[in-house]
Amino acid sequence: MDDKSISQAVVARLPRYYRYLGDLKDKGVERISSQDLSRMMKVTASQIRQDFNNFGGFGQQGYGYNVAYLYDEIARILGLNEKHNLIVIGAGNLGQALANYMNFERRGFIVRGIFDKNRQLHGKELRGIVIQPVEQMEQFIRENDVDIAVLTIPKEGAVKTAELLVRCGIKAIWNFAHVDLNVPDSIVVENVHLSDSLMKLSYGIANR
Amino acid sequence: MDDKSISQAVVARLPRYYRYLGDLKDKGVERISSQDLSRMMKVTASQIRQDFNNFGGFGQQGYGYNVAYLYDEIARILGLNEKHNLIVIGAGNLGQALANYMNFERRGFIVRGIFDKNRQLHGKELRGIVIQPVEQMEQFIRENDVDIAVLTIPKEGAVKTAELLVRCGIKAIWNFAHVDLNVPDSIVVENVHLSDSLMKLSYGIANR
DNA sequence: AATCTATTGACAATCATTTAACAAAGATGT
DNA sequence: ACATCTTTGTTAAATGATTGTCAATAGATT
Repeated sequence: MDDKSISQAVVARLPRYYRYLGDLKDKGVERISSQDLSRMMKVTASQIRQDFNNFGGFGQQGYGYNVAYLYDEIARILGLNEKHNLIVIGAGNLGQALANYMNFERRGFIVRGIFDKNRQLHGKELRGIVIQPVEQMEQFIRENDVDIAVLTIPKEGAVKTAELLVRCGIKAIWNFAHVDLNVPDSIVVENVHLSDSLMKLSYGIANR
Repeated sequence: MDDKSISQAVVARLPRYYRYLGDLKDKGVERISSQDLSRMMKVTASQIRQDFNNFGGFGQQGYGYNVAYLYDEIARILGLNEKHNLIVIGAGNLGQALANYMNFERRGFIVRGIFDKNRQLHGKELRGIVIQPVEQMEQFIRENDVDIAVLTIPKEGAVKTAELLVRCGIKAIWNFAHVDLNVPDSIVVENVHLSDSLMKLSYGIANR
């Protein structure tokens, strides 16, 4: 059903569709055609139909797509019906910001623990979650069914930490460290390289 | 010279090249062949050569690429030789984290101001920079030659704020709000949709 | 100095993605 | 109930990106 041959480009567009469909749903819109959606999102209607069809026929000729149904289907495709336990590794500015950000929890991503090697942070609480020493991380992952690790530590330790996480049986790493991790293909890695993003922006300014 | 017809895919790869070349340079490596780099980066040598050739012949047959030279060239292409003044709009967790993050300054991105509408934050200092009311933003942009705005506010206000920024003559927006901005094509927008990224990760777990 | 080796830059071939076109299916209006 | 309109799903065409190939060139070796 969810064929493995879905291209990355398509998957990368799904969250945006999901966002627009959520907005439509909130506005009480019941149905939407690929053409109307294409105007809103500034992509071609053809691409929208092609994208949705990768996962089966969600629409109906002469009618369009049912907003609520399509919204739920995309959630299901994205795996948002599942709950995930996650830990944040690195309680610096970014780590704390992410741990504090409640909205992820609404989508089923629940922060279970925060770890840092800096002793001065140990015991500090964020939303009731205590910052723990990294030494306790391994045991914590195994005991708390942790799927996802959010890696917000400096690049120096990131590769080794990722390897440790793999040994602990983590499924996915959300990597904010400025380095490429070296993990088996079976581990899902989603990189957020903020400095890369800023450089792209810089390129944009230089080459307008 | 820097042809406008460089594809987004190529530009998106440049920061990664830059990162690897920086590491090589730090290690004292003088030259590198596309083949060696291809093994390190796990991309094809052909792609590396093709990518670099978009910007002119940086290499030499039988020798490879000079690391220091190529590093500088990529920096120039990315516009990293230019300094940019930026402001952070929204002093929540993420805004404060970004404003505190020193590493961007090393690349010439200098935080000049932080703005928030929450009165309780006004006057608070981050690295010597005072959080100001958004009402003062417009004047501040004009008086301080601000190029880039980092938008870390909730999505509700983001579109309007972006439009205001355009009227103030901002060149680029680094957008962390979960919404698509509506600005002229001449304005550079680099989106960092963290929730989209997390959904992609979720898809990865669901469809391994 | 001549030969060999490494490696680029350019081009061609392949592969992937996007867009266009249209028949088929269903909704809508009379 | 019929005709008309809308809009999908699908196939084909066009465009774009990646990879493979190889002649040309420069460094390295003898």
